Amino acid sequence: MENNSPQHVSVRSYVYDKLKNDIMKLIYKPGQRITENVVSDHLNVSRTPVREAFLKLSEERLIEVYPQRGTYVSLINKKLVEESVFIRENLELAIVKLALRQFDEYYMSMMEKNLAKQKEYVDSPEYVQLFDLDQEFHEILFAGVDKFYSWSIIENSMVNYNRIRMLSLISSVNWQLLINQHEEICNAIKENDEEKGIAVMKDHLSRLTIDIEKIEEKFPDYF
Amino acid sequence: MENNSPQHVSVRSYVYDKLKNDIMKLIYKPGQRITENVVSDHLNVSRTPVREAFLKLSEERLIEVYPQRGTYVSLINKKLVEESVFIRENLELAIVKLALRQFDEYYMSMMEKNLAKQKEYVDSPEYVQLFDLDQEFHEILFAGVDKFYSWSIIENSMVNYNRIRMLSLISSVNWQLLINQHEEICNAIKENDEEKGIAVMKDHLSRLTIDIEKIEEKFPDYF
DNA sequence: CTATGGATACTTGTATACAAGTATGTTAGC
DNA sequence: GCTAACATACTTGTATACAAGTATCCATAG
Repeated sequence: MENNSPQHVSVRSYVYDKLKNDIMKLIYKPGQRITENVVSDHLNVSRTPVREAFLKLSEERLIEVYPQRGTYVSLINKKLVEESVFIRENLELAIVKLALRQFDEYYMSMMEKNLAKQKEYVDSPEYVQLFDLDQEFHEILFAGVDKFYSWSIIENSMVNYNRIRMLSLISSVNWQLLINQHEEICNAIKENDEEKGIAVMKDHLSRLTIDIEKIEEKFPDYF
Repeated sequence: MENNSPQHVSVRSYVYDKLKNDIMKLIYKPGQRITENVVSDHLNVSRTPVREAFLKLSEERLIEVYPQRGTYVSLINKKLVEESVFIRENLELAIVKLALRQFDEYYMSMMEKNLAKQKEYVDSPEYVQLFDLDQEFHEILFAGVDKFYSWSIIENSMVNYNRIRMLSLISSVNWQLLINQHEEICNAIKENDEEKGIAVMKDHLSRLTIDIEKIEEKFPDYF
């Protein structure tokens, strides 16, 4: 392999990162066929690390492997997406309750830096940048109450949701509102204002629910 | 391979199931070395399916792979166990709230059958049997509100907790109390008695918290 | 006796070869 | 023209060979 840019500890992780990114960014479309040999030829590596990356992606339900028949990028499963949101709503509400009682100082400064960047990009057309900052904000929230593992589980379960969000990214996300809510949550934590923090977080999480039907109309082949 | 008892779709899943069972049942001890070649020789299969099983176990944090150095059964990580309990407490409370409003009839009958079995075994020394029935009870609860994916996530995150529970299994689990609570939850669902159901579930979930320190004293090498 | 160096065995990572099931397309028979 | 049988190519599953880093042990130098 060429290994032109980032340092990867193994070929496997390199292939995995590349494939996962391509799936999440919808470069590989839902339902599209994906073959071990094609990928290994394309990336100039052997089948073994590609296959091992496939296995991991399969466990994350990003691809479907049919033995001896072929492998396909998973269609977006509406039920799965709804459950991901259910899981996140409940867990993150519990997290913010903890945060409103006690929050790590170091991660508070991280959160403030993150907020500053969000404000910086709010009017730019860098959707992906805002998307990533949004993810980071919530990750910091979990980190500040020492729940790294919980976040990793949510992050994993949200993969299909995030593909949908990518589909609807251009269309009407009210970033200004979301960022304002982030700031309100941050302030509530600093002021230990439980009532306010919980209320804002509830509203914030409720906005996770997307109008899936509408997106399905636009991309019927992806569901 | 011999394939004496159960039908496995692949050698990989056979090896995975066997290893996972051995780790969960503490046949492989926390910290114990485990080697691809040894396992493949022992099971009369090649390294490939063993390696693929290792990868999956590694993702579930049941083993730790150090490249070129060796692989070891994961030590029990207290922080991880505590977070598993945190996740389960919050998710399952949300689940029971749903169940108290509406619950699938078919799974209600499953739950009643499960309860009957629990009562049957309560006085027997079949700890593992009761353990499995307990797991099943909660799985049915999730199934009855159509949250299969949520249960699968909890089940995954509870693996380390369940190893501890296996350690403390002989010692003093008040099964009679737990089964009574199961029955109370079941009745509350049937009667749509939200207040009672939530109260019992809260108490029930609070009993997940084990005295880890005590177990650590008895098995210091496992942590 | 101690410390350092190197040979050796062992570990996981990667590449390749072979196995077995599946889909496709073509040809023979009617 | 249509159907059925078969050959072929292609897919993932499994086995094996090789690569490269690591630990251990032993001999040798001091």
